[in-house]
Amino acid sequence: MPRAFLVKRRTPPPIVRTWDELPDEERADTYIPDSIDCILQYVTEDSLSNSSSAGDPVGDSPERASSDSSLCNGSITTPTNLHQCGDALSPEAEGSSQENAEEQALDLKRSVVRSKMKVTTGTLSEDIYSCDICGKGFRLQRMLNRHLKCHNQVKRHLCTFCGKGFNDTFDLKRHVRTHTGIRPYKCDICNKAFTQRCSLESHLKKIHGVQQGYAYKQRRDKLFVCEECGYTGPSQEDLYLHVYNSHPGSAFLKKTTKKLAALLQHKITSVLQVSPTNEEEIKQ
DNA sequence: CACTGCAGCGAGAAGTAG
DNA sequence: CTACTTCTCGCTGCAGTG
Repeated sequence: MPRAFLVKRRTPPPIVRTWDELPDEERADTYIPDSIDCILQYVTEDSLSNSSSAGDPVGDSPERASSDSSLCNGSITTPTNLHQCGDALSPEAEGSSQENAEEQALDLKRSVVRSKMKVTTGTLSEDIYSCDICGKGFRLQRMLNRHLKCHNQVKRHLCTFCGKGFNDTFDLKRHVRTHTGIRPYKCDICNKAFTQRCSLESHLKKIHGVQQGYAYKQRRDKLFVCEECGYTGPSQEDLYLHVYNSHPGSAFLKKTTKKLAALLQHKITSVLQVSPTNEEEIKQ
């Protein structure tokens, strides 16, 4: 989508998301700041004076998040539980010993960074890789490795808009959409748009009574989203061509896999063979 | 209270290194 | 080819809002 279609706001307050004023059907077309310098400046100044305010993105920094007080939410899994039985705690079991669970939860507060953890149902195999910090067990080592990142106080992926850190690239990408206002998931019925698919599906179910025909955990059709303008395409190829044409300077083009890049390069070249001068531009 | 926004995390898919 | 890493997804639950 050409930038000419984007709605640019005059001096938008960087942290306060003003795109809320936009109708949902236009949210994907929200202006994306060309420079984030003003935002970073705002964040720095604001964080110094107002870091404790609720909802303040900087106040919700990784350090703070790591000591999140929402440690007890009823779904806590204690190391003891995990070690004693490989199976998940049933809701009934949790309910029958609520006092005990609360005590355990308090103990856990001291040792576990974050407790919003659930126990995977099903029987665990003999080879369990357990987390030294919280005792959670995993069937695969890579799952443990992945899990260990959540105990790391240093978040690898920082939001350039607010500085908040994430362990996961996708979590960051998803978070950034709250700043850019890009909402790729649109309701076909009322045009309301959402940043996350689950929000759309929840909306469809509750508002329109539309039940998704997917099984539990079944993967949906992948939606390829241009994080520059909110354009969505049915394939990676489609998205690549969009970015190539509309956002030539995008980092997305550099991150594209060699395989796809080669494939698309061939396509673009063959399409543009009519004009050899353009081919030279592509090679650059 | 219903609905939406947001984020943590388990897990599978895809990519990459050796 | 295998092991490892990165990317991406869906599920879940809490917080905010009207």
